[in-house]
Amino acid sequence: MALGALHRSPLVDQAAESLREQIAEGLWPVGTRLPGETTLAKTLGVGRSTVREALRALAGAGLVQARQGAGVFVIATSPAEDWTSRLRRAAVADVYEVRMLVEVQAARLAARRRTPDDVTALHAALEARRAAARDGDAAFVDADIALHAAVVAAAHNPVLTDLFAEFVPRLREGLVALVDLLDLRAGDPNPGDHTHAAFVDAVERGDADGAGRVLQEELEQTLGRLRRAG
Amino acid sequence: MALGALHRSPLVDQAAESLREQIAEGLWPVGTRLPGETTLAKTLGVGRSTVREALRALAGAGLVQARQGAGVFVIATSPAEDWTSRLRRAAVADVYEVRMLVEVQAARLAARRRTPDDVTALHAALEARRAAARDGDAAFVDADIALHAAVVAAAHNPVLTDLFAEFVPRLREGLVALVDLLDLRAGDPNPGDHTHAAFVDAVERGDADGAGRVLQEELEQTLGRLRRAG
DNA sequence: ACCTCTCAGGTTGTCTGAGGAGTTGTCGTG
DNA sequence: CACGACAACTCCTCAGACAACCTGAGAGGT
Repeated sequence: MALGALHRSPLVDQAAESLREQIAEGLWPVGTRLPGETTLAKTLGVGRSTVREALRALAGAGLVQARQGAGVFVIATSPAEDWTSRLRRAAVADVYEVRMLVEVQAARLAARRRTPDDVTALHAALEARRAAARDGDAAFVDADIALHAAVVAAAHNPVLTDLFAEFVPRLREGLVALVDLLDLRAGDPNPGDHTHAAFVDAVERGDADGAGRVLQEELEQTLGRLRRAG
Repeated sequence: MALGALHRSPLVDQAAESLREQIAEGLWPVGTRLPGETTLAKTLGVGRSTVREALRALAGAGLVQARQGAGVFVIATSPAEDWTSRLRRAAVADVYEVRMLVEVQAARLAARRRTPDDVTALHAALEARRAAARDGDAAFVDADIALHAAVVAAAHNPVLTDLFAEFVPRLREGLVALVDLLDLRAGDPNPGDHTHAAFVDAVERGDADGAGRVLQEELEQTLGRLRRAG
């Protein structure tokens, strides 16, 4: 359960996830036949067509293979999936927590390594975030993420930059839903402006501890909201 | 559509393949909505259930995403590229640095969240690392990584655990090469035993700051060696 | 003119029932 | 023992019905 976190997940996804876990746990090793559709339907407590669609999803992911007349066979226990779709399945709060861990440390690095160009880019991103205060939630979230991406870029580690980029789609999705759900911008259309400015300032001064602290406080607040919303 | 022509493969697979090709050709760019299931059923000449299963297969592969009441949306035109292969192209020092950032924060989380089972696993991993001191470099590196993986697992965040697992192959490769190159185990076959023990102890005591500090010092030392060796 | 609310139409989600097509193991016969 | 018929399973496909949900247009009030 708790698949979508912010929205109820369809039975098909729950069934697919349940089967995926049981396969990952080794309940049905590679090469073995899964129970029949009608059996699985009774076991999982859903209709037969739902089971079929769940099995199709697993087949699309390369986990199982159906042979007409014979049955459905396990062809891989490890998802062998790409990281982006793994993130899509994970709870938003878990993704956000990891993002927080990564970015807080990235900010400390950025405070030590930022170049004059980085500082210029940071100020531009901060201004863009302010300008986006007039726009819709999605545009504001985009501007916010762009600022954080600029910080990560200032750490000058290509692996770190790519890693953060992987998180962006899922983060964007979750944050837009959160802002909309809690109506975060009802009172202030530009929430967090002060902390973000202080944060950019700390990076510019080369204050690693300060930048990490301010960012952690800011992100932990949002993480708490995500946890309560989920 | 010439779907009925070759009846070798099931209709579902043919329909999924047909849709996959049209998506790859750019007929429906990323973000656009696919025609409705009933429409697709008529154009493809199959029943609605068949279309649904074909769409599920594409969803399992991460190409489309269905939203109840709204439609089925394209989220990728081709299966996303592999993150592991990207890590393989990156410099070992960059990968190791990111690993350090992630794991230091993971250790702080672990100190707050570790269960009695986690503590047991940590002690077992520490003992296994000591036992591996008698073995070859590769086996010792494996035991070392296993201990660090146990710490990350104690943070109880599935995304974090998976993320660390992504790093393991590249880390292992780089560390084995480093140990061999610098002959790190020439004097002491069990280097870092004292710091690792202190580190496990800090996690057990719930000392987040201490665990983070000890781990960071340990990892930074190796990172420095990697930078000089590279 | 603007905003809010309601509602109808369209969309995916889920279940049921029915029959078709293929595979596999059993059993009787030679 | 060899072999063919057969029954019992399996997945495949379709049709229909209803529920849950989203979206945009229009009514109504401010």
